[in-house]
Amino acid sequence: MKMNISKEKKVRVRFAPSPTGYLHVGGLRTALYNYLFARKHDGMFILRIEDTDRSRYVEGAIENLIATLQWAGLDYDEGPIKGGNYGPYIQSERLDIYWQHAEQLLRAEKAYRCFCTSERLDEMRKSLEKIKASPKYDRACLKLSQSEISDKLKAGEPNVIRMKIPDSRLIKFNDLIRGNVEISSDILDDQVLIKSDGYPTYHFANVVDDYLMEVTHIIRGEEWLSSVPKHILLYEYFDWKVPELAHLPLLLNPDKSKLSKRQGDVAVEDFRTKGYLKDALINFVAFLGWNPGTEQEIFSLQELVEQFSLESVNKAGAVFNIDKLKWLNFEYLRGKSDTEVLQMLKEELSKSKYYQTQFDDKYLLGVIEAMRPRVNFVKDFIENCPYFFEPPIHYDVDVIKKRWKEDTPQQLKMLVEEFTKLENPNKADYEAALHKSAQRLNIGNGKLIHAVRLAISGTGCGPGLYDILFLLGKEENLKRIRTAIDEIKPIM
RNA sequence: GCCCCUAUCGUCUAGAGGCCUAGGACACGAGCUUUUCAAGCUUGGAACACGGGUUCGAAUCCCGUUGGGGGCACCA
Repeated sequence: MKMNISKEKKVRVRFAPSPTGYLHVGGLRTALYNYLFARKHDGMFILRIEDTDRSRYVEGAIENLIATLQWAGLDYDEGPIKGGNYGPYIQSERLDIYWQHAEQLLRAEKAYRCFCTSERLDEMRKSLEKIKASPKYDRACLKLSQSEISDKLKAGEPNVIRMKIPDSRLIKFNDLIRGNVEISSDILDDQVLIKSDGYPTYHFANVVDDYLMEVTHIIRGEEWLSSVPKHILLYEYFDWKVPELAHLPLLLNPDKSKLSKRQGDVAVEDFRTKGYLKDALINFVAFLGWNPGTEQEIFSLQELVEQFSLESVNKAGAVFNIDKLKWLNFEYLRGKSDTEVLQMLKEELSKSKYYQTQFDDKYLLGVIEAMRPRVNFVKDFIENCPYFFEPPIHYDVDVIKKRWKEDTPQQLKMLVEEFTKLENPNKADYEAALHKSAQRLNIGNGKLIHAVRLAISGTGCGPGLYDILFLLGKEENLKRIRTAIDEIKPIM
């Protein structure tokens, strides 16, 4: 009787980016799903750097990647810098390991040396394309004799190591998201395992590392789905167990092509600098291809951990819909306390052109209170209402046309008189003074309200007028109104 | 060209044969509120790609078509 006593193995997953410059939002989602899965199952989340393409290496990319992951709150358990029992976690530091395994395959005749030049390969593919055949390697070097090989090796001829792909094998596997998939080995090329520069290809390094690092679940993008058969064959050649597989749906541009830089921001850093909150980005990206099946939209990272399951990940690609991200950012910003927003605003101010100006906390808190429903981003506090930080530089032409008439300056002079009489006015005092002026002028309140708004803010929109007046303070108000009276000329 | 994956409102999605007159969110329209702009509240329009089966019954299962995406490198 077969006993099923094998204890459930501890979950180990990895995020394995290549350091080509920045973290792509698609990468962020892959990392997130791995992270959620690991945390949910009390497993380990590994960061592995796949830097086997030396031509694409970008200086500082690894540090950048780690910093971005950290910003997003996706801390890893094992990986570069942090270390772990399965290191090194940077593939370029594991070359001897790959070679050891490549030689093992060579000895077992599961792989062979190939001396073909890239020129020959190009030509071969072109001619195959002409007759509309699959552009597969013709295995010319498989026919090389042992002595031919050693001669070429001795002569120092550049070469690669290719894996042998068996003929007509139907390779079946189960994907946690996609179910059963079958692919014939006939369409597979004799994949290069070790490149002529001695570095492994993705396919080889990936399989070797996932085994050695005891990865239990491979969670990655759908672009890898069609190379799974190659990997399965490699696992077979080594007599290793294939990890569980989960291929995530792709993130798409609005035109449904694979999400790309051309059509907008894709780097996590871009979103960060644009002022998106990490919680909003994480929440948003989590919902691209997954949702809990309830009507809840706002999820903390912890809630995501609790709710997440690979089984409920969608199969079809998801369009990256920036509008919803903005809305989420608004929601998250609204969820922050005044003191939290104050800190963020102060930081933003220190980076703005007002970095030399001192604003006291009480004042800024007032601005925050007034502007909260009107901003999606912290920097909107500055960009949408610069009049809280400096007098209007110019006055909105459309508003002048609509709200500033011939008799407006005269009317405002009356208002200035009323305002001047006020002592330590609060909002209601301003309101009362304005009403009184309007009454004495025998005009509607609106006339004055709109004109004053223009005079003190330069625009026609924003928080309630009395809120602005109160925040700015009497002296500033009077100064601005007087300036406006002198400067604004009605437009007919 | 070949192979693989995929298909519900414009977008993200709920839906595991009867709970579907297809639900929610974003976006959009209207109204309320209002000194403006927002926010908020109310409300409206908006989808099961198509064709065959299976079944008493199909958005849900099967087959095909069409559309979309991905892959086919000494890139990952």
